[in-house]
Amino acid sequence: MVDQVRSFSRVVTQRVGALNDRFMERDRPLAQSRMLWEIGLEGCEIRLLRSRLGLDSGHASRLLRALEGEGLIVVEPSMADRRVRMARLTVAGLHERTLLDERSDEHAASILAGLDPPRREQLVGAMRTVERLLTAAAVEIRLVDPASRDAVRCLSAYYAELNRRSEKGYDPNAGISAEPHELRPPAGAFFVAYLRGEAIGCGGVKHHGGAPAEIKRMWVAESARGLGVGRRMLACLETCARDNGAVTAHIETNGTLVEAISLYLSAGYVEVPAFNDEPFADHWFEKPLGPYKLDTGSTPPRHKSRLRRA
Amino acid sequence: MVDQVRSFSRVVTQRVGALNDRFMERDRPLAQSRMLWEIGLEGCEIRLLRSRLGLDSGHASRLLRALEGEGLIVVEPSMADRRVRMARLTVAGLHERTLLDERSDEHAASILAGLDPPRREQLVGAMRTVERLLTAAAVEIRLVDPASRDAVRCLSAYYAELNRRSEKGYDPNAGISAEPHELRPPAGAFFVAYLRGEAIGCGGVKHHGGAPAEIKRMWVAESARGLGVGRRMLACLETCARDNGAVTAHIETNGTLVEAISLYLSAGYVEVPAFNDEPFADHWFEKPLGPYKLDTGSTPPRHKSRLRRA
DNA sequence: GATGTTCTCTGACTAAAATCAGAGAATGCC
DNA sequence: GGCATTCTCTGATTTTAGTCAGAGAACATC
Repeated sequence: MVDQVRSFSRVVTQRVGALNDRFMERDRPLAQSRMLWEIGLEGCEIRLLRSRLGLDSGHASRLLRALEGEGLIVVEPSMADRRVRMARLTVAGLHERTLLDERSDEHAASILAGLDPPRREQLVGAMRTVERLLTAAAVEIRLVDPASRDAVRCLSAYYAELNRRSEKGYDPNAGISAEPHELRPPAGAFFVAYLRGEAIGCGGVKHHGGAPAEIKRMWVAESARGLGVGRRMLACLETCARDNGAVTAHIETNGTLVEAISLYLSAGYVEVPAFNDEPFADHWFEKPLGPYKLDTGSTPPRHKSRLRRA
Repeated sequence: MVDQVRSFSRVVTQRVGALNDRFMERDRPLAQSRMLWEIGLEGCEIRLLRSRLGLDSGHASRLLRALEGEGLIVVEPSMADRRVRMARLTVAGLHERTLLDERSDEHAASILAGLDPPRREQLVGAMRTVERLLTAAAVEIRLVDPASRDAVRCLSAYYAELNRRSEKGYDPNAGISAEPHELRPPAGAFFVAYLRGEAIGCGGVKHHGGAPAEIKRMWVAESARGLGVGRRMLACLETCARDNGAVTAHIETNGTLVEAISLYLSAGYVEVPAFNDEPFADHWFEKPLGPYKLDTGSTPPRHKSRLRRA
C-alpha cells in the first residue's frame, strides 16, 4: 500500500502538480500567482491567505506589496477589525486571475485530452475518490480549551444550526449545562477537528468518574460532511471518556438531526429511555465502552447506516 | 470534468506533493535530494537525470558537484560514449538514499494513517486507477523518420521480442519488406509513441494508393502495456492510411502474439485468407476503413476482448 | 487606562533555484 | 582530416523563496 501511495505521488506530482505550476507562471513568480488566485473574486483577509498558503508574514507582505505595485490588488483594513487587512482584486487583477483560470482549465483539459471518453470518466471518478479520501485523511482532531477562539466559533455555529433545524429553537443556556469549566480537564474535555488549519468540527465530553460520561456539543461543518469526521470525533470522545474511567457513554439529541442519530446507531449506541430532562432532546442513547476496545470506525452493517443519507 | 481535475490537482499537490518535498529535505536542498534519489541504485546517465528532473545543464552540474563534494556520488565517463557521464552512488550515497526512502515511506504511511482500513483500501485502489490513466494520458504519438534513433531502437526491441516469442524465429530481412524508405512519406509513415520522453512503442504503414494499406512493425514496450498505447497507435496508423486514400487496412501476424490478435479483433479487424507470403505470419487480418469514421477507442464488447489477458 | 495580544509591516539576511554565455572534449559523418 | 553535433562543465548573475527580529497600530480585558 505504501508503495502504491508513493508511486501515485511520483506520477501525479509530475504530471499534475509540477506542470500546473508551470502553467501558473505567467511572467510572474509562482508565489505571486498563487496569492493572486487565492485572493479570489470576493477578496480575502490577509491572515487567511497566509494560513492557506503557508507563508511567513514577512514573505506574504512582500508578495502583496508586489501585486499592489503592479496595480493588481488593493489592500485595505477590514471594517470589523482594523488590525486585519483585506486584499481585493482590482479590475486588472481580475483580468489576470481570469487568465490564470483559463490556463488552468487548458492544463486540466490537456490531461484529459489523451484519453477516450470512457477512460476519461473513469479517471475523473477515481480522482473524485482520491480527493475526498485525502481530504478526510487530512483532518486532525486536537484537544483544545473550550473557551478558545476556534472552540467558541464552532460552538456558535453549532447553536445556530440547531436553532435553524429544529422547530422548537435551541437555547444553550436552558437544559443540561456544558460550560467551559465542565469541558476542561479534569472535569471533561473538548476537541476541535481541523482541516488545513480551519476548525470544521467539535465535540465535548463531561466525565463523571465511573458513572456514564456525557457526550456533548458534537458538530461538523456542512462543508466537511461525508468525510467521516463525526465518526472520528465520536471515537475520540469515547476513548477520552474510557481513559477517564467511564464504562458507558450517554448522548441525547433531537429527532431532526437524522445524520447524528444514524451515526450514533451505527457506532453501537442504542436508544434508551430519557436519562435526563434536557428540553431540546427527544432521543437518548447509550453505549457500553468496553475497556481497550478499539473502534476502527469501519463501515457499519448496511441496514444500520441507511438513515445516513435520508 | 475540468473542474474535477483542477480540484483534484489542488488537493493532491498540497497534501501529497508539497508535503513530500518537506519530507525529502534532510539538511539538504530539495533539488539535491531529488537528484540523489533519481540516480538510483544502478547509477544513471547525467543527460537522463537532466531530462527527467527538467534541469538546466548548469544547474544539474552544480548539484552533482555538490553531491560529489559530500562524497555521496561519483561521476565518471560512460564506457560507450565518453562524452556522456554516469553518476553512481557511493556507499555513503546509498545510505543517504535509503534514509530518503524511509522518509518517503513514512510520509506515505502518514497519509494513510488518518483513514480506517476500508477507506484506506478504497483510496489506494483509486490511486492506482488515477496513476494508470494519467500515465496513459501522457503518452504521445509522433510521426518520426523510420531511420531516427528512437525508431531504430524500437524496431530492434520489436525484432528481439518476435525472436524471443515465436518458435520459428524472426528475420526482418526475410518476407515482406518494410525498409525505411517504404515507411517514409509519401510512400508510408512511421510513428513512435513517447512516454515522458522515452520511446515506448512504434508502428508503420505502407501506402498503396487505393489498394489496401499495410500496417507493419506495431510494437509496445512491455513496461507500457495495459495503457491502451497499442490501440491508439493502431487508430493513428489507420487514420494515416485513410488520409492517404486507403479504404482497407491489412495486417498479418503470428499466432503467438495473442495480445496483438485480440487488439486487432476488438478494433474491428476480421481474419481473412493469407493475402501475402510473409513466412513469419500465420494469421491475416483486414479492416474496412470507413472514410471519416472516428475510432473513439472505446471499450469493445466484452466477448471480443476476452483474449486480452490470456 | 494600563496591559497583553493580534495582526501587519519593514529591514536585513541567507539559501536555493534558475539562467545565460561560452569553452572544451568526444563523437559521427562526410 | 575537417566540420558539425552532443554532452558536460565553469563563471557570473539574477530571481525567488524563505527567515528572523522588531516596531507600530488596533483591539480585548481587567
